[in-house]
Amino acid sequence: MARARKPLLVVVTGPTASGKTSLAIELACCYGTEIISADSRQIFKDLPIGTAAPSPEERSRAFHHLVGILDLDGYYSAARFEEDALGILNTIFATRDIAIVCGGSMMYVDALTRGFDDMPRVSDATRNYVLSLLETQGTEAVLAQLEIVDPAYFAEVDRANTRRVVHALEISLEAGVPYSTLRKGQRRERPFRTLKLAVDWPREELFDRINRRVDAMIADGLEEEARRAFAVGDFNSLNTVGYKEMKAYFNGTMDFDTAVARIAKNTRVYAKKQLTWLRRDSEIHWLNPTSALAEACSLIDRELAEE
RNA sequence: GGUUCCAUGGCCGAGUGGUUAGGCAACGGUCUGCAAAACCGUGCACAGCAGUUCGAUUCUGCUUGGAACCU
Repeated sequence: MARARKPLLVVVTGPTASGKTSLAIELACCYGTEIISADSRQIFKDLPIGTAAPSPEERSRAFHHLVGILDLDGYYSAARFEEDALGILNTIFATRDIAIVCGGSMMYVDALTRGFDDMPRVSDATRNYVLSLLETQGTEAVLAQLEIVDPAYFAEVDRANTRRVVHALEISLEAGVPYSTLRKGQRRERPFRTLKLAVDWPREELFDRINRRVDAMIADGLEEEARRAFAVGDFNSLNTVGYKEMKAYFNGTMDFDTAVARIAKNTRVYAKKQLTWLRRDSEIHWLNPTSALAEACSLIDRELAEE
């Protein structure tokens, strides 16, 4: 009895359009707690339609953290999410023994539940140096330098994936030690237990839900939302399904109907990538769509009952 | 009835007498600071039949199915 039971973090995840938001809200209401969004796009302001962010009504039913708090040109990352979410959880767990994370940004979920290794924040100077190296001398030059600085990682990276190569070089230069030596990949000890849930839709049905949701987004004014967003600037936050297709339409490189069809298609592709990620996560409890809430509650109750 | 043209994998779309077009979709995968990102892997398709040829998706003929035009 000396050891207090750890609080419980319920992670409501799953592919896009699988009903995470409503399930999370039901659970938050049932258990009287708050929701932390693990969604790399809902965190931005001014994108509620295209990111299917919780509506004001939904947000009045359960408090949502990390939704609509960042300007479109703001920088965010999985590491920041880890930090922010841990801080918020600390507050929630001060008065409750259960909290909910809801979102389909899988790397965010992993960052929070498993933890990232400590790495230096890349300075502007380093970032600009690597960027200019890439722009003036190409990927080859970046690879060549990575090979010198971190031969071990050079040997294992996907060299075609410029983004990761650049990142590895940035970190190595910033830290003064090879990136690979910082990548321990060790799971962090957390002050809470984790229960991961996802609704297991047959793919056909999921795709159907996606198609219908895209139509609804268009009806709700996605075009205008996108127009306003791009008027502010073309930021990474808008390199997102729903917005990049609208951009092509605005540019005149794609007609409206094609753009809409592409949004649906790319959303399906996105859902598949999420499923690929989810498939290898053995901790996930897959819920039957017709009884998801009841199954979730019974899993949670069981967890809460355990010492 | 006649003349001409076309016929490529789910779709689009190049091409060649003998090595893989490519794109999109589909399916599978990678994933430790932009992740709704970025990247990787998987399809021996050439309408059917016969012929020419060492060899035909590529040449010839016929058949079938389209398209256009003419009487």
